[in-house]
Amino acid sequence: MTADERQKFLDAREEFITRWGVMGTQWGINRTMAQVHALLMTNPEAMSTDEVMEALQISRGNAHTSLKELVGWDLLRIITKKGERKEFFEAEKDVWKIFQAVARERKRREIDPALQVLENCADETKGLKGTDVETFNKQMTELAEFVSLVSSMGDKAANMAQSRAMQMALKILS
Amino acid sequence: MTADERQKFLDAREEFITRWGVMGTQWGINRTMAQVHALLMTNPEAMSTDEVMEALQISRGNAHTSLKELVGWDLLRIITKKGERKEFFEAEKDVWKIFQAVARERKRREIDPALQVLENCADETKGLKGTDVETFNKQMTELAEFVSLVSSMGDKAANMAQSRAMQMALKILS
DNA sequence: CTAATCTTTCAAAAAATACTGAAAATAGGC
DNA sequence: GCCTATTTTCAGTATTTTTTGAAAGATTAG
Repeated sequence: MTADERQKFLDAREEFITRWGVMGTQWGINRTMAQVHALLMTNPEAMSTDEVMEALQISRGNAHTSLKELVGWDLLRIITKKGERKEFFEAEKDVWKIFQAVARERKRREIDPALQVLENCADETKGLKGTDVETFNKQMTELAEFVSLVSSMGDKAANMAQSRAMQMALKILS
Repeated sequence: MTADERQKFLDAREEFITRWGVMGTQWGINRTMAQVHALLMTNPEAMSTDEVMEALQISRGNAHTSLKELVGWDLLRIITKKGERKEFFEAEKDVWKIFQAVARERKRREIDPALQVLENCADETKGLKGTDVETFNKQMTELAEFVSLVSSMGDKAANMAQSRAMQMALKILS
């Protein structure tokens, strides 16, 4: 690989890290966390907190928080190397497993609480008379049913062992 | 309906609007916009800008921006009443259509640009040698393929005419 | 136990985002 | 044309979120 080719790679990787960060914010994920994820996902080796700080030019606190959060999402694993005292972080690279981890976490944090609100609102206004109450109750009921259906489809999809199974599903759907 | 029952309804509706707003921020949507959506989705009549301002206690500028943005997402329609000069806004209430609108918009704004970045990054580093470049290229390629697959599944799902079709799909998947 | 290394926390600062309100622009009626 | 009702914009302000960096807390080795 020529120096020129290497530069192309470094540029592409930096572009990816930057863009992944911006995307993260659009999906309600913090920019740094997304960048740390992008960095580790494209690194052949596990990295230490200090290496991440250096690579992304961020503070220790910020690096620490993002790394631990990603471990909590099951997107990173903690590795200890023999003879080394510090922790190293290694990213899950299998795209299917990444998808599963993200889906699991979003369901737990967002879908499930939303469903509770919807079901509760539907319940509180069940059987009451009046145009506005009925509009409200109908909407809550339908949203609850729909979210529940989508959520359960998500579960099924996430439990497929292989991304290949999804290609099959795609075929069925078309 | 007793005064007590009516209060229960008003409380439930307010709870829904508040919670939908918080949920919105978690999904990368602005709180006010989500609240305006919640308000109109549960209102039997179309509402004017002033009515929305009054109901949510927000400024004209804020109300205006949120309403127009929601129109851009196809989640609200503009209505004009005869004899009235101002615009009224009416929400799409069909949950399936709401889902389609959101999916369409997110795909356009987030998935498609992401896919471009991934494909471009994969392209720029195709065929280069070295552990790190190869790790990077492999990851970009796999992510691009995966995102493309999911996106295409989303398309198919969104094009189903009825939510009933999804229940069928769910059955197939289980 | 002590010292060295590494991890975690968190108050304060910085940055990003959202909101207000008033002024400017637009559209309708006469 | 002018007047009025309504919509749109946007600079300034307020709020929320993120980041820093230093101090406190752990953990391991000797």
